[in-house]
Amino acid sequence: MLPFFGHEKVSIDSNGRVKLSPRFASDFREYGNGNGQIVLFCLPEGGLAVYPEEIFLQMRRAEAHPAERAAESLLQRRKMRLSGAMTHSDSISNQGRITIPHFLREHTGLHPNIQSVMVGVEIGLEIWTLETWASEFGKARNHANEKGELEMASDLYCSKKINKGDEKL
Amino acid sequence: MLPFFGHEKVSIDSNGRVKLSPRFASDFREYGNGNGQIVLFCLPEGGLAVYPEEIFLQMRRAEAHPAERAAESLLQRRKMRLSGAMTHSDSISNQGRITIPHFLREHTGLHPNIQSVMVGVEIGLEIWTLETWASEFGKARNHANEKGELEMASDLYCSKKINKGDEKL
DNA sequence: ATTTTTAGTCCATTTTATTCCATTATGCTC
DNA sequence: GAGCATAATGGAATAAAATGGACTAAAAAT
Repeated sequence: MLPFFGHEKVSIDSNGRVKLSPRFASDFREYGNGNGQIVLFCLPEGGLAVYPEEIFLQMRRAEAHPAERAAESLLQRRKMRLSGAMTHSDSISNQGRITIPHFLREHTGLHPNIQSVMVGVEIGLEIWTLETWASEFGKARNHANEKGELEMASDLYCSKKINKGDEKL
Repeated sequence: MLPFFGHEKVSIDSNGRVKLSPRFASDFREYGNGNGQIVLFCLPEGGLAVYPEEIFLQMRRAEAHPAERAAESLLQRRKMRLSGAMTHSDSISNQGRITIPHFLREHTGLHPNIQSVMVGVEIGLEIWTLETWASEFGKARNHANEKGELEMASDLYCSKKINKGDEKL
């Protein structure tokens, strides 16, 4: 079974918690020592990312000597400020629930009693409100379509080039 | 659990003290021998940095041979003057509170009875007034967003460039 | 149709936040 | 130098909120 694929509607309960589907819950259990350690963070695009802690650490492994670099670099401080401010470390509850902390509700629109969608993204999950998901999905698809058209066009130009080259001979 | 992540609103009491959330308090306890030794200093951007003493020492360690260099360098003397003047060593009280010294209130705007925000920055905390945080966060996020848009545009531009190159042939 | 799984709601317990008060320290005036 | 006044620190208590768990209803699968 491929982990973290598919998407499904979920609702956020009155306490700001979401329940994972059995499928996604077991995907998380396969990481780490099965303790369900996860990391939540707000994506710049407006969704909420939910990754196994192991995956998150892989993503950030590049950063060496953060303290020394922060001392002398504004860029480094701002990077850490953004990722620090928008990230939350947590674990999945015994009942398979995730509590979305307040500060992440603000920026993602994932408030209590909101309908939302849980999307598998191969290395973890993303949670979006129905509206932001529609918008983001549209953008991603448009970009892919545009690039596809460019590829098709490029394929024709290549053939034309060959013909032109032949003409000159 | 990853330390020093997330952010939350805090208020400064009438005596100029802030209370740490249990999460952040325990993050500090994990450093040193659990004595809660911290270092406060004013960031160039206007926030108040709160780091475990250990982390602060790492940051300063980057400066090699300070005595020798101070003897012959005005630049070095001024650097040390700035960081010396803007830094305060303290510890976390039994109730998890930090008193902000007067000279740091001036430069950060963190006066008694002010609403502020406590931000985890991976190696420690930062405290900002709501206004300065909104401004600083905006700058950091705009930079990141702009970079993201450039990446998307660049992805299309590469395809276009190939086509244009073909046209000229 | 029955049984098992899942989602949602509600309640109890624990944790956390805020406010207020008491004690101690510091500084100023007489 | 003594006493008073003001500020600071530490601590406790009360109120609010969040967490975890259980129960019920509904849906799905056998």
